[in-house]
This record gives sequence, C-alpha cells and structure tokens, in this order.
Amino acid sequence: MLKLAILGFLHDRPLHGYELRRHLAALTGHVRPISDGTLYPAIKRLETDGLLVRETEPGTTAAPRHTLHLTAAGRTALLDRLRDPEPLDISDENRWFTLLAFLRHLDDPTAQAAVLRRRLAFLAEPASFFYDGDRPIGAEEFTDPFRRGLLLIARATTEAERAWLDATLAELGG
Amino acid sequence: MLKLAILGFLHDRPLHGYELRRHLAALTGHVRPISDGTLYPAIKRLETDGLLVRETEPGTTAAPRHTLHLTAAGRTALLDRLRDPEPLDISDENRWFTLLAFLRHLDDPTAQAAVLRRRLAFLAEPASFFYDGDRPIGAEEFTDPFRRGLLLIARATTEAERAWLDATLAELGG
DNA sequence: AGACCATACATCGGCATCGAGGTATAGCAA
DNA sequence: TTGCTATACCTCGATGCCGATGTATGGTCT
Repeated sequence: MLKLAILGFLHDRPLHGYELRRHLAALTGHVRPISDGTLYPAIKRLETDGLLVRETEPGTTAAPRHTLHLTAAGRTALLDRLRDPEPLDISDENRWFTLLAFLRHLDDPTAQAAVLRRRLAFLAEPASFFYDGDRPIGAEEFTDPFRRGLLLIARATTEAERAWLDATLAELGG
Repeated sequence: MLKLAILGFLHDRPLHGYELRRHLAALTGHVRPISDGTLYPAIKRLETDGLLVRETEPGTTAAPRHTLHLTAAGRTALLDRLRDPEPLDISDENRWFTLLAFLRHLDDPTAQAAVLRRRLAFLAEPASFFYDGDRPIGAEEFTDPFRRGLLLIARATTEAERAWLDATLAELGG
C-alpha cells in the first residue's frame, strides 16, 4: 500500500522525501499514520529495485534534499499494479482507497472499468460477520446494539459504494 | 487487533484453535484473511502472558485439541482494552469494527458511551485526502471521477456512522 | 484400495512496520 | 544565548505478520 502510494504520488511530479511524507499523511495518515522508519526504507527499496532515482539537490535547507524521480520502470510498475491489483487491494478498504486515488493514471477507461467491476464483485459476495453454525446472523437478530450497528453500518457503506460504482461504470461507457 | 478478537471470542465461551480460526475468518477474513502462521503464535503469546490457558482434550479427532480458556487476567485485559482503546482502535476501520463486535462485554453503559463518543470525535475531525498547499480540496473540484468518488464515499460512510452513533448514544442514556 | 479433503496443530525464514533515537541547519522568540 | 520548532534525512532493534511447509488422522467419493 505504501509502495503503491509512493509510486502514485511521484507519477504526478517529482517530490523529495519530506513532501512525500506530507502527501501520505493527508491520504492515509488520518487513519493510520506512517512513520519515518517505514517511509525511508520503503524509498530505499524502490530505489534498489530501480523504480525511482534520487537526485541530490544542494538545497538551501539543512539536509541535502533528495528529489525522487520515477523511472520508466517505476511508471510501468505503477500501471501494472493499477491494471492488475492484488486481491487485498480490492478487499481491504485502506488499500482500495489508495488504489482509487491513483486509478486515473491508468489512462484506459476499459481497464479502469475492469478494476471497478472487481470491487463490485467483491461487494456482491455474501458475507456476514457472525454465524450460528453455517447460518449468517442478520442485523435485526441482535439485541446487542453494537453488533447490530456493525452490520447496519457495513450495509450502508456497501450500498453507497455500490451506487457510486454503478454510476461511474455507466459514465466510463461500455 | 488479532489479540482483541481472540480475547473477545473466548470471553463468550472456550474454543479450540480451529474454531477460533473460523470465527476470525467470518469476522475479518472477508477483508483480510489471517493465516495459521499468525494465529498460532498469537495464541502462544497470550498463553505466555497468562491471559489464557490450554486444556488438552484427548479428542476423537486427529491432533489433540487444545481448548483455550480465558483466565481472570485475560478477562481483565479484554475489559481494559475495551474501556480504554488505543488511538488506532478508534481511527482504523478494521480495528474499530473489531472493537464494536465485543463492546457488549463491557457491561457498563457509561463506559460504552464514552467509547462511542471517542469515535464520534474522531469522525468530527476535519480531514481531507488531498490538499492544495494547506487548503483541502473538496469532492466537487475533482474532474477525476475516482478521487471524487473516494471523497463522496468517505463522506457517505461517515454520515451513516454518525447517525448510528447519535441514535445509540441516546439509547444508552446519559 | 487409492485419492482427496477437512480437521487440527505447529514451525520457520523472510520481510514490513513501528517507535525511538540520532544528526544537521535555519529561523524565531524569550 | 538558550530553547523551540520546522525542515530533512537516516538507522536500529523489536515485533508481528505472511506464506510455505510439515505432521497427523478421519471421512467421503469413486
């Protein structure tokens, strides 16, 4: 998820680590902040893999800024990941939102629609949180207000997203 | 999150590892499946910490079943965690849902209401995903349908949850 | 009789992440 | 001049998680 987000932000324009950190904080930091100890090793991994290059700027500021540029391989890796996301990118809400944030980079409405349809298929799968043996327990059955709320909220969010997916798929045409 | 879920399920009744695995799969597996290599070490950690005990049943089945029982310390740990959740338990959706699933174990409406109010406060914090400098960019400004959708969905889910929180807080009285 | 799957538990290497700490410089306020 | 904050980068140990693999047995299907 971090890798995806870094590649996605750098696709827009080169950034140095600190700017990247602020972008990431805005995107996912509200829910789950990322630490320096996570970000800088991640940058190094991407550099080792040849997906980005550092260009040292003899900056006006304290530490020498390393401006990060996406390489051709980096752009390819991003587009591949967007075109063919891992199952967890589809099912996990945090990952899915990250994917959505950069899906516009995939400059192909058909491929974009295919990704949205995968999410739609995931949302259509029957899934309850609690079972009595094999029988799923519905929200209405709970006297416990918290488990009832859990199911009601999940249902509401699924419906909201489904509506948006349907509308957007129609827009994308096909 | 795994620790919380294990303690929560065992509070209802003793289970052996395999049953626990199925319960966990129902609760969070749809979004993020947990593997054996995660579950069994987690059980061992809880045992080492004295929060649960294993009782070996000379079972009818293949491997000897270890029925897991929550100790008094385990019950206390669960209730402490529910009463005073970590910030990530409040902000991260997966963790928050897990917490909601077991909040009924906290047999004190005032304490339950306090937890719900923390979530409400979190949802009230202004937070956008994208900024132009310091100015948050609203959903309507995006021509990109995916980022626009991201913000619209986030807004809809927040509103749904806020409505439920308000209603439930009124129910809990105070 | 043989193949296969579900049940049931466990270990191991590898890796991503976290939190804490460290090293600088610049600018502003007490 | 002392201290605080922001900018900017980096390292390290500990921990937790994942995927692969191993070891059993019992039941079902063919």
